[in-house]
Amino acid sequence: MSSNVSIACRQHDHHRCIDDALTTAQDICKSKGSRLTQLRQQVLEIVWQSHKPLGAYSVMDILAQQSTRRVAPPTVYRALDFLLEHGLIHRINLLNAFVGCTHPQQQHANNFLICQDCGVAIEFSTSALDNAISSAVAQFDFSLIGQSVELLGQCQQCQEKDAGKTS
Amino acid sequence: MSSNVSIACRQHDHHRCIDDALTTAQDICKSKGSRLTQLRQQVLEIVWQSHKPLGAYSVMDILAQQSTRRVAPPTVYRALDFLLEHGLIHRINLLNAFVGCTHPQQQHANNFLICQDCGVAIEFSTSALDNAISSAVAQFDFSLIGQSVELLGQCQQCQEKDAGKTS
DNA sequence: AAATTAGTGTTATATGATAACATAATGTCT
DNA sequence: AGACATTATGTTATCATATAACACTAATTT
Repeated sequence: MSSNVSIACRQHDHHRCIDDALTTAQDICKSKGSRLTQLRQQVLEIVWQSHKPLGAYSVMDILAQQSTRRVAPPTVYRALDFLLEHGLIHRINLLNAFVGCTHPQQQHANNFLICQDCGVAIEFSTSALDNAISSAVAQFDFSLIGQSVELLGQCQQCQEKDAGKTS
Repeated sequence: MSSNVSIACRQHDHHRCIDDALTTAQDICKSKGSRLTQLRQQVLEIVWQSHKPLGAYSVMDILAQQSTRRVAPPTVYRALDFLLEHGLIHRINLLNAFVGCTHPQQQHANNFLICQDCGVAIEFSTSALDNAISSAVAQFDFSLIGQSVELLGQCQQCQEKDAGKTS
């Protein structure tokens, strides 16, 4: 049982990740009556270029390369805001960066493992964590609106690489 | 048992909070052989002015008011970095802001309840949460270095106020 | 077609953080 | 004490992230 390890850290057919994300995004927007415009879709694709959170200004640069038109910050932020509101991407506060949501259909918590070495952010969700949060919140008579769990460390692959160096 | 509610949200003798924080800070620095200089202590006091996270530039403004000398960003950030390294304050990523640590002596997790209304950040720690995080991390063969749990919502006091308005 | 709404473009600026180098204060050793 | 090393702070410039305000365009509704 060596590998519960997220595919995000491993070799995989990333085009499928992107395709899935786009298809799902289209479905979600259709069902909500929202418009996934060309710009928004383009930004979503850029964020989905990898599993590494991307800063808004990096998105902007890539966008500028792809098209001839000039792109200013508000343009990018508005697209990112739209994608955030529709649960298609997440914001990683620790990095001021954005990453595609791996299961936007389901009610998703905002829990991430972030590798300091390779930069990959792995979205996860466990009932134990949900329960622990619910009961902590209840203990303080707090009313929960949003949550952000960001665990910083080293992913399995990067640990292996490091082990390889020293041995 | 109406009140497990943190004192941070309630009326309390805040001078004691500040005094405790300063005394503890002095102890910790002494035991580590670090220098709690006037500037660092001053910044710590400012961060401890309330239980609401304070931005670096706000700290800077207050600092400038208090003394006659001019204060530039690096000065403030260096002091904040020192305090962070010694576990005397925490950084709230969600707000790009800093708040005093309520129990710097103990091994502390970085878990906060943050009230959207009044701005108070309540530091907490439960074994259920620790365990849930440990096992999630283990599940992905991840090696944990740091954690940031930020729960956004409404504190008990602010809920009461809101209830009062409508009824 | 006119009116309304939603989306994007554009300019300027607010806010948060750091790099690089200069100076001052403190600690250590003889 | 005086010379040296180390640590802390001052100073200037700049980078990075994010938003406000207003103009224009495209889509939708009536």
